[in-house]
Amino acid sequence: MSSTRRCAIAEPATRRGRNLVHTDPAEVTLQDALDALADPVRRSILRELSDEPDFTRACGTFDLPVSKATASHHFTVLRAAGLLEQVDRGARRFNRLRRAEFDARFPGLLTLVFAERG
Amino acid sequence: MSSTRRCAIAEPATRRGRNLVHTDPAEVTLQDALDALADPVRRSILRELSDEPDFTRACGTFDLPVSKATASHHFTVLRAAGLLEQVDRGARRFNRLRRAEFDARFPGLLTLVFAERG
DNA sequence: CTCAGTGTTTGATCGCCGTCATACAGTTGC
DNA sequence: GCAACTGTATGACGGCGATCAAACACTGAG
Repeated sequence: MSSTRRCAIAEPATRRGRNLVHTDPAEVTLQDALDALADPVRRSILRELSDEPDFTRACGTFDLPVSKATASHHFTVLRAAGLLEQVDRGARRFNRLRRAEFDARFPGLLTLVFAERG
Repeated sequence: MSSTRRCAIAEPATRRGRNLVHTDPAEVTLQDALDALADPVRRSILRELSDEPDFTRACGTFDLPVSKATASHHFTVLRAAGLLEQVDRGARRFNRLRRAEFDARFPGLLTLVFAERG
């Protein structure tokens, strides 16, 4: 029944992927959205992600001014806020910006982030 | 030259009013805007203010779940973020939501705050 | 199986921000 | 002037979040 599935989130292919919990943007509160976007590192991730096709950027390919532990934390926050969909492919975790879904919930908000001179 | 002034901010009428510094919303960074809006008490102030005419609500007329010192701090933050214009009338400080100016700088952001079920 | 690569988890530290009580500064009315 | 009211400034406190190093978990390649 994988061929007729309705869920928008991809199947977990690896063992690690089964622990990957996604949040429906429709159920994200404004508080959580603002908290997620209030961090400059997280906004830079979103901006960088907006330039490229879906699932082409693994977490490790962002050069961020923080340790990899901190970066991992930021990705978790973004995913919990409904901003990111992540899939594991091999040892890497690839990201997709949930632009349409998030924009449907908070119109205009992502646009402001992308417009920021980063 | 008070009759032909170009500044949108009212003249300070009282001694206290002269210390009132306003920030041009056009010069507010997204970081500052998000920081200002990330606090639920501040958002409730903005929401309450959006329901009423300009300069009809003094700071003390908001019933907030914090002390008056903390409330005063929140009004300062909102003013510094270009969200509020304040004028002193007597012992009271009246507020105006800078809706148009702020919306010109960050389109859609205030709308999200007003739409929040508070 | 081992190894190198990728990302998470854990535990700790640090700084910032929201909070308050108190004291202070202006303003109005008596 | 004095008292009552409104809002600010000060200083202290507490908690939360960003940060890191180190250890751990998982994966694909050899």
